[in-house]
Amino acid sequence: MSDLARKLNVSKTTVSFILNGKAKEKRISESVVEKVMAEAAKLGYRPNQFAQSLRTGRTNIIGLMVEDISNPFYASIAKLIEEKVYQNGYKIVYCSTENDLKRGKEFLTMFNTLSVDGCIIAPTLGMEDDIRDMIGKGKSVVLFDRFFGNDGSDAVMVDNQGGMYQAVQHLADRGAKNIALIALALDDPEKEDRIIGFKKAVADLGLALHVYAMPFKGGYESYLQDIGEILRGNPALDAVVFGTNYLGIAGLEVINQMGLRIPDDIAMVSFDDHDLFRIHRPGITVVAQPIEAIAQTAIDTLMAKLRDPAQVHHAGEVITLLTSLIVRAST
Amino acid sequence: MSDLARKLNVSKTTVSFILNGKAKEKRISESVVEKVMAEAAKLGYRPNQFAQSLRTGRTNIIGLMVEDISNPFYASIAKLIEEKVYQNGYKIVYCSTENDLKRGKEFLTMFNTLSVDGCIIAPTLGMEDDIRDMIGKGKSVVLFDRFFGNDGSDAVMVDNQGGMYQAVQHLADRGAKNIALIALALDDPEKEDRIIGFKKAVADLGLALHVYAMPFKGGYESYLQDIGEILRGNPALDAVVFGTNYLGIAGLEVINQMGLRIPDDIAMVSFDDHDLFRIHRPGITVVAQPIEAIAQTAIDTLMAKLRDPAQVHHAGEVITLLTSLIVRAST
DNA sequence: CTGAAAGCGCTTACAG
DNA sequence: CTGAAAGCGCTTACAG
Repeated sequence: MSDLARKLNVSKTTVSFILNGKAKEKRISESVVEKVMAEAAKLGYRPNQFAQSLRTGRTNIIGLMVEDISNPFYASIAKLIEEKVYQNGYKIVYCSTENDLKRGKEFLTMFNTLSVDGCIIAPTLGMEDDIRDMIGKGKSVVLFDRFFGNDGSDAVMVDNQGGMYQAVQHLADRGAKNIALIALALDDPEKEDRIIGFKKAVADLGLALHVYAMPFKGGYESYLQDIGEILRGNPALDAVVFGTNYLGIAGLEVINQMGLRIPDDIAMVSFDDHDLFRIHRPGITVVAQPIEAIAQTAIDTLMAKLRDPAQVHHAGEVITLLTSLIVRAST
Repeated sequence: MSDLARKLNVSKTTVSFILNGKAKEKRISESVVEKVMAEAAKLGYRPNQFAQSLRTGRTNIIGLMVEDISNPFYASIAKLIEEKVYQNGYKIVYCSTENDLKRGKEFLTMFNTLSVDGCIIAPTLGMEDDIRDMIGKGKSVVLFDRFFGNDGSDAVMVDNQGGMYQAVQHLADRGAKNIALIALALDDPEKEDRIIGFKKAVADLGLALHVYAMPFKGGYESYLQDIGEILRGNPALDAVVFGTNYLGIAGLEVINQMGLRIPDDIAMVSFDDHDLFRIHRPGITVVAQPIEAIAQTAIDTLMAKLRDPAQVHHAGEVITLLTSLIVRAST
């Protein structure tokens, strides 16, 4: 910038004003604006983002924290968010928590050190306080996938209870009597919406209750084994609902290995759509999350906060999107 | 840092030396080191990365550019790279090119503006010159998935020709006579290794040549349609090889829709493993890429360059990893 | 309408 | 063994 200013015999101030689109506001003459713009273009001038950030405190970086970037659900969201974020002139730094509080906290620290302007977070359990701190420090934060009650943070959620209810209802309509739920419970199972929705539906319909709450485990193999034990130990089950796509995938693999026929021996529904569920013969009925809408809503909410800092401390708004039941041959 | 220095009655210089682990080198007394470290910990001091970057020109940021972060192949690589990068104290900024040169170049500019220390790139066609420029400017760059001949850039590749050859050989061993290849050809098909490997194998085995080179298209739907036309138009085909996972997925969907039985009516192999291919009944034989090794090699190569700047301008080394044929019921 | 100057928070060559 | 000072490349309050 100094070079530019010197070459054109104007001050850095003037150059900076012009380059930042404040020429009008600062009432800089047309002729100066033109020659500065022309020379900047000619020299291919690019502002040093670190100097800018150092000076302004803003970084144009957004942090994205998901459970696992290699999970198609999160990968699809990340792709959509990436797209929209770049359109707004921001960059995105991401990380996978693996549902590990320690990792999650480390990344939060990284976000702070990096001075991200805002972040979109699928939080792990136990991050409540740290996230509240961030918001308190004026960071814009939008949660998705999981949130901590009405504690003031904005969140984009999905109607997990309703989606699960609908799945059970659907299975019951098809004649299922003994429907099992195999779902993740990081927290107290009583607090997991998908489990709550399942129990409510089963109670309303007067069916037997079969809930298997699984802790999060890194390994796919352990899911295979656990699900295998559940299914082998409960031959009376005539339908099973899986609470996440990877449980559904593991479940499908187990069912196939056991030689059970879907849906005759056992009907099946999984949360989250997936190529596998669509293409498998028989196709697997799923409770699909509105991925596009989740990404769009999260970005819109974040951008609104970024544009209007007054919003940062506003009471949190929780937007709940609806799931859709995609019925296929597995039910 | 100034606060720290003032409070302890030492200079910023001393604090900086100590915090950067140069206490020994600068022969700073034990007692000063201790009190500085203690106070820094107490205050929860975190250096401002932007000031550091502004001063040193280093950013500890690595750019990761892939074709599509929501493609499981790239998502898995991204996950592994993410992990290893954080272990080394770097952050990672990523983007998806969609095989679009314009997008790719924009992101390259972004990497430059962001002053990434290095990047790992699955390049699009036409980025050769820009990448050479980056290397020329002293950036550490490692390519993977695709590279541009021996032009001096380091690359981690997979033996695409060999993997494809093996797939054809395997199909021929199982009695296939009319094997089709449906593969992406961004470039001249004559330059695509997977196509070359296929042609070589077919020629060596004296089989008929059926190659369908497809341009990259955003839409899954268009692949469904194109593949449908190919398969319907060539009933004599008894086997088909798909050049990427998403072509394989689309192909499988088409084959199922057409009611063809695998492998009796048509045998099938796809490049890249995928949950779908493993769990589908029948399981789909694949040419699997060594994802873990690709990620590890790319990171190791990049970190070596980052640690030893002398390496940056060294003649490029191309590391070629082997694929593995995972035989399942589709062949 | 335009500019001189301070300062964001660091690192490091230089001096003692 | 330690410190004063320059400077990285910007932005912006202030002055004219």
